[in-house]
Amino acid sequence: MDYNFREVEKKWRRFWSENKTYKTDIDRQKPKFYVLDMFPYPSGAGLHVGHPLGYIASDIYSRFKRQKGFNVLHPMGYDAYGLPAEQYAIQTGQHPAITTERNINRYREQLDKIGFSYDWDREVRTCDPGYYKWTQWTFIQLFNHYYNNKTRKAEPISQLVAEFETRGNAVVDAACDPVPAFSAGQWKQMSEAQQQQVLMNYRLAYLSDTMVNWCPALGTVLANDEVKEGFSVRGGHPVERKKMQQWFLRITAYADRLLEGLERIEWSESIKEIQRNWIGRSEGATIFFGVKDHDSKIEVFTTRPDTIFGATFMVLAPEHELVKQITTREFTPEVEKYVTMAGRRSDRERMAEVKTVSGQFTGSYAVHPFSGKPMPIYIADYVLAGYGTGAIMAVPAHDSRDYAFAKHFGLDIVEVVTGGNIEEGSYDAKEGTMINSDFINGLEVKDAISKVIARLEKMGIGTGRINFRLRDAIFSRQRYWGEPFPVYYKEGIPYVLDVSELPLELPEVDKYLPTETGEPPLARASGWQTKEGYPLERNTMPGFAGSSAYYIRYMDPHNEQALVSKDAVEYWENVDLYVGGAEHATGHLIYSRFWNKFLFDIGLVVKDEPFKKLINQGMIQGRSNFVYRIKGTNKFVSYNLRKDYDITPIHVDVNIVHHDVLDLEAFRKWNPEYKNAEFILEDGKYICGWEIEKMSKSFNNVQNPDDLIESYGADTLRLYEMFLGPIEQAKPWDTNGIEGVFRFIRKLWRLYHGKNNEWYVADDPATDQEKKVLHKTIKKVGEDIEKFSFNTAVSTFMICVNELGDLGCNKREILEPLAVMISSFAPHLGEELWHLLGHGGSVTVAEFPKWEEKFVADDTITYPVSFNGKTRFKLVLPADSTKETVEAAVLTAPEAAKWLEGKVPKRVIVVPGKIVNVVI
RNA sequence: GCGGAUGUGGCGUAAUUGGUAGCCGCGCCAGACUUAGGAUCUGGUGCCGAAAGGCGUGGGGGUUCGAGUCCCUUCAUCCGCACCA
Repeated sequence: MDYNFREVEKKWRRFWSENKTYKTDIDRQKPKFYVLDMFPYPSGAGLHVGHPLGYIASDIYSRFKRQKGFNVLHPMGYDAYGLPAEQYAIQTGQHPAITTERNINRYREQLDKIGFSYDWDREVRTCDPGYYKWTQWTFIQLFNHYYNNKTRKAEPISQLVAEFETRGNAVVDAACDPVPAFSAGQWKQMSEAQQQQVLMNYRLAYLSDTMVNWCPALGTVLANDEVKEGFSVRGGHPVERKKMQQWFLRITAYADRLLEGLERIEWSESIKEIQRNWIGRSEGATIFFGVKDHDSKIEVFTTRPDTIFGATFMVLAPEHELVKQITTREFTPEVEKYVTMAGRRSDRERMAEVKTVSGQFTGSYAVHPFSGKPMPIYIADYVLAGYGTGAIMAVPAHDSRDYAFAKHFGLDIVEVVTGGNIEEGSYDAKEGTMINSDFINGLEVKDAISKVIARLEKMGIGTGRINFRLRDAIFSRQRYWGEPFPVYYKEGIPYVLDVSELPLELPEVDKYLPTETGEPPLARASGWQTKEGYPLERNTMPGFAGSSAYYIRYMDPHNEQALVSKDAVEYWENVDLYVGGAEHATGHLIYSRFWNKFLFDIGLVVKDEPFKKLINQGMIQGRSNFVYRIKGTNKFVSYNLRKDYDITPIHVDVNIVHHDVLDLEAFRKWNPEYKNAEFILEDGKYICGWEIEKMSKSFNNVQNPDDLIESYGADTLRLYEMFLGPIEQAKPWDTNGIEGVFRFIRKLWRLYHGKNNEWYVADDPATDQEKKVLHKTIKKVGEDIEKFSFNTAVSTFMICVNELGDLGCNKREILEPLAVMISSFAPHLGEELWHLLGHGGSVTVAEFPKWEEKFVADDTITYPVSFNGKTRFKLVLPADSTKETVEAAVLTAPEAAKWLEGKVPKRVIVVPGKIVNVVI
């Protein structure tokens, strides 16, 4: 008889569900701890073994924290809107809600089997009107707020209007699009439409007509983080630039706070660095250059105002608005040709041609602000319209791109910073002394920068400025399966619905495709208008809308009066531990921080950073197996014999391979093509080759948790996933090792049970040796969990069980605390043992045992003794030996004579408790 | 090109943070039990060597009584960003 995991696991899953063991409420007697898993999108394929890795880690941590006396919030829900369900709807006509519901049920079934401690009463789904009511509510708040740069926070638009009414916009310092100055009087004279148009430049959610990422295959625009190298992240379809009117979120208003906040959160350095790069802060100056024979001025942004005397020409982006104005008649045809060519090229092509230099002279000249020298103005697509001002002053001596351009077009190169050799290439470093630079000659770069900025400001032709790479987030999607905007249009002007009208529910449509005229799918909904008959917005919100504040909703998921109650948010505050993949670094993890900061500004949440600590679980890679078919035959040769044949490696389903030995019968059945396959074996076996690849259906290397749970149980799966290696590291999944963990579980069970599986635990007092094993384990396991080192914790349990097994320990005094500790990792087994030990209730509320120094300490120490750094023998000495006694004992030890060779040691290093090194 | 991370047995990994390199598990080898073994148990297992011993943490160099750990340099792999002025 043996441990019956199937029965035991089923029993406790039912117990937990019936007793609502994991239900969590506010409890001011206990400190709170909020552990969150990243919001899953329930895909049709279900979970493979890689998905639950982070969930298991966070579950262990949650259970551990509960046993340590914390009130732990550990919820789960679904990011239920999304493209796959909608693409499926387009193909089959099945409503995405049905697909989504089915996928959620499948997910839930799989999650339940793993034994997670989620409080399912708090489940949320982004597609549930009770949930997205608050997504829409937040959008209304964003629409009704602007960002005040003076107070560095969001403030109501009504305050801005009051300001306009008394003083116009002159003294307003807001994050906004360029707005011409107006007085209070001018404001009052504006029509409603004009006023709304002005306000749109200030709103944190605003409608704007700009270049967007358009993905024709998906029929929608995409945010910057949803595009990678010119292709959509989801689906890999080409993306083009297109001018469209779309909703945006003014995330750029928060750029500096998003950057600054990174200093105060415990995230991996790599994710923080990715976010810093994405935000892309650069310090420099904007400078206005006059244009010869023109009134217009060209504004440039530069991080190197110190090099201004090295600026010998100007470059505008082909899309720059001044291009038409300043191009001379003579150069118009050439310039137009270049603009058309540049415009036609996709981002993809543009990126592929980074190395080639191209550009076109406009015929006009700018005037150097200090020297008055003429500077030819070019257009070139190495200058991006979307960054800075879309124009640069080119300093070929100190910028490699300008250098290449100048060489290509034969333009002047003037060295202004010492340290390089401009014959060979540009010198881009910010180190050196200024030369050829008039009033800054002899200064170091840093001082030159501030002196030039001061002079520019005095002359009124420039100013110090901080520029960000971060762009406002495109918030409209031309799709069906998303949150409707709470927006209607009156005479073409957008207005938001009153909060009392929320939720604005997603309407039914006949098809999930755009209309024949190219309108988004919501245009198909009949009666898509307000009670008064005003048309409603036809776009829907993007995926990140619903996932940006879900962690707040978990605190108070059923509240119909507010996104979250004051009570709940003041108790739970924010997420203490967030576990999830690193792929959300520039998407979700930055949007949520922005969203949370806004909600903080309006007083809804109490912490300005949503996720205190972030752990990124590494990817689980697949381990593929191969068979080797001899070309042109149906004959397969075993791995080590393959060299002698001309072969094609073929992926074989890893589920019919055990320890790299192919199950021949299963292989023949696996695919009709191989029904009559023949084999060349080695030692009577067919050995497969293997390789580490992505876990994917197409490689036949997918392992799903259900099969493993069926054969080994959920506790074994949980332990094995943790045992695999450090949580943050990418590692291959190799099912071969799971049996070791399975053995451990049964070994542990046998400590509590006799040969015939009878209960065996005795109340006899434990020996010192047994206590030592236990207390060492308590100490190490506790420390390991605190530092998320779950793999070493599992290995510590194994050592403990091995040692207790050797000691033949069956004492309650030892085995009861062990059952409590193991219950975080193997909750079913832990719960069963806890009850067998005679306890009622649940082991989840048992107290995590405490270790005592007196049991852990050794009274002797085994000193490794080395000679010249090489360990030669070991010497057991009392733990309290002094340096002198240790040294004496070492030198008189019989083994020492051989290594001393009669010489007197030059030096003897004794590190008490650690090591002895004798230098000869 | 820039930035980040990682390189330790046949494999996944560990190492008290500068102090016995290889814990734990897989695999492999040997043995026990067994009608059988892809079950269970026991022992062994870094490499070379019969042994004594030598070598050994991607490579090279350095600091130190002592380096997987610190410094310099180099190579490889993975990830992120990429004409960002």
